[in-house]
Amino acid sequence: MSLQKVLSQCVIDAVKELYQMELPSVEFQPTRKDFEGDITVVVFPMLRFVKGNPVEIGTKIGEYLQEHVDEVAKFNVVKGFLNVVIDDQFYLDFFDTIREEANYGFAKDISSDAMMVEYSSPNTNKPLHLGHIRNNLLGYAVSEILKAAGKKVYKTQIINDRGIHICKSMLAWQRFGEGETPESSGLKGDHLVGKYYVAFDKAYKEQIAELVDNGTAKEKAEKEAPILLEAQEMLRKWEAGDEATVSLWQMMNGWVYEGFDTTYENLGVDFDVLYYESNTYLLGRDVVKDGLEKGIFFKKEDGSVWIDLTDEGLDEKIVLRSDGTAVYMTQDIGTAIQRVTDHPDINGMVYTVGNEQDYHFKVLFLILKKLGYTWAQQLYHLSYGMVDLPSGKMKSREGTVVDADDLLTSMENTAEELSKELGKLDGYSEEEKKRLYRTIGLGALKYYILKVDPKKRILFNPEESVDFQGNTGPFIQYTYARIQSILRKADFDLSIDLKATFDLHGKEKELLKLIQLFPETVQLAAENYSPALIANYTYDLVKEFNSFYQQVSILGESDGTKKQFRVLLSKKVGEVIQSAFRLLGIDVPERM
RNA sequence: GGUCGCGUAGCUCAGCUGGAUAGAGCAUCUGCCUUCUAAGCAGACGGUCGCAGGUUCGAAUCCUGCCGCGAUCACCA
Repeated sequence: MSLQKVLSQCVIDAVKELYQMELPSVEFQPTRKDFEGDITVVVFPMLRFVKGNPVEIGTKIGEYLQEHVDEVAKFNVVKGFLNVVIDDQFYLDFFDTIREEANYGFAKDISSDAMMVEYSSPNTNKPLHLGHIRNNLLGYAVSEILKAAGKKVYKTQIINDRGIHICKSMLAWQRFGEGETPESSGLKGDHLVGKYYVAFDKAYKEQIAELVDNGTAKEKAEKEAPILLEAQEMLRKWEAGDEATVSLWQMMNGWVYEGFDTTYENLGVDFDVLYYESNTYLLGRDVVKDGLEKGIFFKKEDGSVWIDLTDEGLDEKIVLRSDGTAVYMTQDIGTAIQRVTDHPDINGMVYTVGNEQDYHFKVLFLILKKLGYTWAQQLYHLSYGMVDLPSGKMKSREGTVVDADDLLTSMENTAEELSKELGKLDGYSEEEKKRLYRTIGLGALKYYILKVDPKKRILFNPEESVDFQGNTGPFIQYTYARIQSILRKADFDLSIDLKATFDLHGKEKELLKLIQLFPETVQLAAENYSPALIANYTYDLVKEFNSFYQQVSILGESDGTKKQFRVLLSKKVGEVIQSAFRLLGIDVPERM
């Protein structure tokens, strides 16, 4: 039983005995730094049941606790706050139970219910940019956190590999490419294709300008530019299965996938299942027809099919066009059902998609619920804010994007420069150094993005580099490396008996309290789908450790038992840092 | 205009299921490397928690209204 539960029951008993009242619950909070104590009972809420002076009530309860609970060493009362000091031995006992535990904080049993987490889901007509990076990091981290909390997780993405935008780069390549390939140009495949997407846009704009010069209205010109009509024709051919078009499509998509694979690998994310829109874009229509018969949808005079969500405070939404073809929503309905068919143990899904699609997912989830799928109770839109630049939104076509590959490289370069400046890597081979720069550079970027609440938008200024000091990934990595350095030197026996009574240093106690919080932090992060909670927890832990490290000598301690305990404690802190960072997809270095 | 989200120190962010004097980092300034890695530690400076009401013993946190920023409201994806 947890300490809080024991105390809670005991406070209830105390009030029953002292005031003959039955409290429904007891409110606790960690004791603030400025007061002595480890856990605080808030007396104010009791005043509704027990009339009297809060200080007096608090004191009475404190006396009762001290008498009845072994772990309560002493207490003090400030206003309506009963600060309880917990005995050192309680924390030592706690540490004793987890000192050998591998993967401390992670669930031991995996649930039979699975969650599917979708993230990334790029278009195959251009390279990934910083927005995708946020998406990927969030989706990957949330997947890892759910796993740590005991869920089975399928990581997936739906690759938007078809449509007019794909045809645009295909057409431009056909027109202007002169047979250029990734091999012939030395360009990464996704960048090569992206180049032609931009080329299309340029040619398109030129044609519009020309038409407008010749007296065509701008709107009309935008619809009738020959190159656009050709792209639309190409899409029709693709849909009809035209061999030449399909093979061009396959070749260019192949280039893109190769490029994406490299970026994903560099970023350290992966997927268990892939879905391609070219396979799923026709799904959903049958479901809509069924739903129409059941009266969930209705048909308008022109033959289009809609759902009425006005009861839910939304409006009417189309699910089938009047010509019977699917819209985006239809596909998403069909794809969701397909996924559960493919993986029958799925009992919920997480969609990592920007907040510009909040409305879409609200509607999608409602429709799936109305269709009566049990797993529809567990759908979550992991909605995140856009990554904007000081100049505003990133736009691929206008080249105002922060390219993912470029950014990763520049983070590594910064890490390299800083490392060289500090010059602590004597004895490392070039290869080891290279790997370390990557670890640090990636750590800085990932932490920078993940520590922010997902729903907030991020303003990224390329002029100001991502920090490597303070509340950053490298700071936490550095602390880990420091701990490893101690462990390398501590080549003595570590099998001490923690029952041997000794006084804890205040910093040691604080660290133990934080370590104790890790498991519930993992659960909380899973419940809230929030890697930021893990990041903030890790920062608190590391900050506390560095303060301990500065104030208390570890290897220099003369008392053998204490010295061994401090090494063990440091080791555990290192393990928690590593575990927490694993959830964020960040590696930790042995040295830096 | 309707709906949703955000607004906390000069900047970037915690805190938001109500609790003590609102916390960090960056920046600025002070100290600390003959002792376990100074990407560190200790400290100073810095706040009408967007504004105004309300609920409460108690509000950054909950409710209402307003202001600002963003998104969204297509037979686009």
